Amino acid sequence: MNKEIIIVDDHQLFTHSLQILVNSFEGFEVSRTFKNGEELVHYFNENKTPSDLILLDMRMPIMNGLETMAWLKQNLPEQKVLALTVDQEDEHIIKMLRLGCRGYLLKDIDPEMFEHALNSTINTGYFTNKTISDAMSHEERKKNYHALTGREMEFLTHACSEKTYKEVAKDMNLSPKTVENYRESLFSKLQVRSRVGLVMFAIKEEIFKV
Amino acid sequence: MNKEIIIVDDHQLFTHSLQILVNSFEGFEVSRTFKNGEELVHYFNENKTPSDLILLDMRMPIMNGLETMAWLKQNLPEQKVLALTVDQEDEHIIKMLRLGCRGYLLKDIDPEMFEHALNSTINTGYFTNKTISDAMSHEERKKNYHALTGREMEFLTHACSEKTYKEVAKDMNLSPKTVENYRESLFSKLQVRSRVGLVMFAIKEEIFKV
DNA sequence: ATAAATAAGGGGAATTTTCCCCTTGTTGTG
DNA sequence: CACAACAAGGGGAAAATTCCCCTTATTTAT
Repeated sequence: MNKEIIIVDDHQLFTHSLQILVNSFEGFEVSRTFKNGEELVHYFNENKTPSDLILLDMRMPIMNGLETMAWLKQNLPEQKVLALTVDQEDEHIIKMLRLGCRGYLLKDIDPEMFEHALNSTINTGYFTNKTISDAMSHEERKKNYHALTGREMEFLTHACSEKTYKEVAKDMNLSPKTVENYRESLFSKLQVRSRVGLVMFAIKEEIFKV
Repeated sequence: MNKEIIIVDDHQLFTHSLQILVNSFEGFEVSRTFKNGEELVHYFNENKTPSDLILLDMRMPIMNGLETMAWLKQNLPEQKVLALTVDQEDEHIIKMLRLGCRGYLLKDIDPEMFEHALNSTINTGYFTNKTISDAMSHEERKKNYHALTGREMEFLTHACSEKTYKEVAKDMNLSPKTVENYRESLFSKLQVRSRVGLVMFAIKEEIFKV
C-alpha cells in the first residue's frame, strides 16, 4: 500500500510538478492537493483521518503554514507534517517545530534528499537537516543574548564600528585587555567566531541600527 | 537694519523659543513664522520679496521641507534657506542642497554655532558643517558603490560572514592574494578602514541581507 | 592604436584579532 | 556564611587583517 501524501501550496505550477515527482517515488502517492490551509481544514472537517504525510507551504493566502499547523496541532495532533518553503525564516522554523511539525525543508532541496526526507519522516517520525539545526542554534543564541551584561552590551555596540579594540577600550575607559575579555565572553555567549559575527548578530537583533 | 528671519516649523513650542533666541542675537530679528510650507507659499504669493533668511523644518504636515524648497527654487530662487531638522537623513540633505538650500543644521546644534551659521549663511551665502560633509561623503560612497565590479560584489557578500579571507578565497576559487586585492580595492572605493566597515556598508546598501 | 580600466596575482611587514589560561575584588543569593 | 557569578585586569603566542608596492594579461573606451 502506497503512503498517501497531501500537498498544500498556493502555487499551482509547483504543486503539480511536485505531485509528479512524489508519484515517481517508490511507495508514495499524492492523494490530495489544496491551495491553502482553509481548504485543508475543510477537508479534515469532513474526514477526520490523518494522511501519512502533509507537505505544507508556509506562505499562502487565507490560511498560512503557521495557522494551519496550529489548527492541526489542536485537531489532528497525530498528523505528520513537513514544512516546505522558499525561505529560511528561523522564527517560523522554531514556531513550526513547537507546533509539532516533523521537519522543515527548503524548496531548493534536491530530489534525492527530498525522497530521503519523506522516508525518514514517515519511518522515524522526524527529519532533521541543516536548515533546522541552524535555526535551533540561532534560537539558542537568542536565549544567550538575554544574558548579556550591561557592559557587554556597551562593548557590542562599540564593536559595530571601524574602531580597533584598542580604540574601543579608550572610548569605554578600559584597558584593552578588559575589552578583550568582553570580546571573548561575547564570542562564547553568542557562538560567533569573529568580530564580523558580533556585528551581524548585533544588527540582526537590532542592538545596533544600521 | 536687522536681518529678517522667517521660521517655518510645525512645532509651536520650538518655533517660539527659537524666535526668542534669534531675536537675542545682535542684528537679527524674526519677522514671521509659519506652521508649514503652504502657509509660507501663501505669504510669498502676496508678497514676492525674499526675506534675508528662512529657517526651514523638514518634517511638517501639509507641505514638508523638500516640497517647500522645491517651490522656492522655482518661485523665489534667490531666497536663502537653512534647513533645520532633528535627524540626519543623508538622502534629504543631498536633495535639499541640490534644490539650492544653503545649509543643513541639526536641531541639537549649540546656540553659539547656530549664530555663526546664521551669519555665515547671510554673509557668505553658505554654511557647511559636519552634517553636510558626512552626507556628501555617503553620497560619494554610493556613487562609488555603483562602480563595483561583479567580482568585487561577490567578494563583498562573502566578506559578510565569519569566514577568514583565506576561506573566502577557497570559496571563490581564488588565491588569497587576489582576494586581498578585492579587499583593498573595496576599502578605497567605499572609504572604509576595516572588514567591519565593509560589512556595515553591505548591510546598509542591502547588498547583504541580515 | 593606444591609453585606461579591469581582473588576477604576488612579496614583505606592521597591526589587529583571536585564543587559552590566570588573578583579584565585588556583588549577589540560597 | 559560602559559593557562584560578575566585572576588571593581564601574559604570551598564533592567526588574520591591513598596508604599500608591483606585475601581467585582457577589455574597453577614445
